[in-house]
Amino acid sequence: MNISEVARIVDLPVKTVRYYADIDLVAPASRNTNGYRQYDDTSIRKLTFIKRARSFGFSVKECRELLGLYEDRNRSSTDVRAIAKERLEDIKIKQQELQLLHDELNILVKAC
Amino acid sequence: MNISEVARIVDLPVKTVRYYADIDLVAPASRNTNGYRQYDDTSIRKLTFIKRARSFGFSVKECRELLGLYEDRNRSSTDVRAIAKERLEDIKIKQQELQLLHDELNILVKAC
DNA sequence: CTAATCTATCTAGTAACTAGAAGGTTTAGC
DNA sequence: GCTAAACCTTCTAGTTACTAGATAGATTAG
Repeated sequence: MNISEVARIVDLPVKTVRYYADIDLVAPASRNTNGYRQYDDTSIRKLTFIKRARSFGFSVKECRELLGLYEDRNRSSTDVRAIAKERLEDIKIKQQELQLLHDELNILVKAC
Repeated sequence: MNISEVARIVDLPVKTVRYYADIDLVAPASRNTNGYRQYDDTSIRKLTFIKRARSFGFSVKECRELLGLYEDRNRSSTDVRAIAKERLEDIKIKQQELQLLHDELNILVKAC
C-alpha cells in the first residue's frame, strides 16, 4: 500500500503519515525498489489508534509507549500494561470532561 | 483575583493564562494600580471552557468563536449559534471516537 | 527590614505538524 | 512511444500553541 492510500484510509494527511515515519512512530512495513514507503494492515491499525489518541490530547510520547502493546503482545510487558491502564483511567476522566463541555455548550446555545 | 489564584482554580499554568491574555482570548477583567492582571468569575468560566475545549482538539480560533456565546448572550447572534451547533455535533462524534479508543486500548490490555 | 514569593515583560525554545520547493517515478490517454 | 497528470522522494522553512528562562519590580510573612 502506498502512502496516499493508507493516508486516505486512516484519514490523515500524507504529510502527517510521512512525519510519523520520520520520527519513527509508525515506520512503513518496507520500502519498495523505487524508494516508496509501503504500508500494511498493522500500519493502518497503528495510525488509526494514534489519530484517535492524538485527537484526545495524548502526546506522541504517550502514543509511542502505548504502541508497545502492538509489538510486545506475547511477552508480558508489565510496564506497558501499567501505562495503558493509566491511560484507560485518563479516558474515563476525559469522557466525563467531554460530557461537561457538551453540557456547557448546550446551555450557552439554549441561552441565546 | 490575581493570576496565580485563577490559574490554580482552573488548573492551568500561570504562563498559559498570561498567554491567553496576550493573544486576547481571555483578557483580565482589569489591571490594578501595580499592573497586576485582575480576574473575575467570568474569566474562570471562560478559562474552564477553553481548557476543556482545547483538551479535545478544538483550536484557539474555534474557542475564540465560541466565546462569542458568553459576550453576545442577548443579541441574537445567529452565526455564533450556528458554529456552536456544529461543535455540538463534533462533540457527539468525539464521544463515539473516545469510546472506540477506550475499547481498542482495553482489547490490547486484555490481550497481553 | 529582609527574604521569599508574588507579579511584569521580553526573548527564545519546544512539540507536532504543515506548506513549499525541487526533482524523480508511475500511470492513464492519445 | 510520448506526454501530462498524479504520484512519490527529501529538504527547508513556517505555523500553532504553548513553555521555559532571564531580568526586574511589587507584595507579604516573620
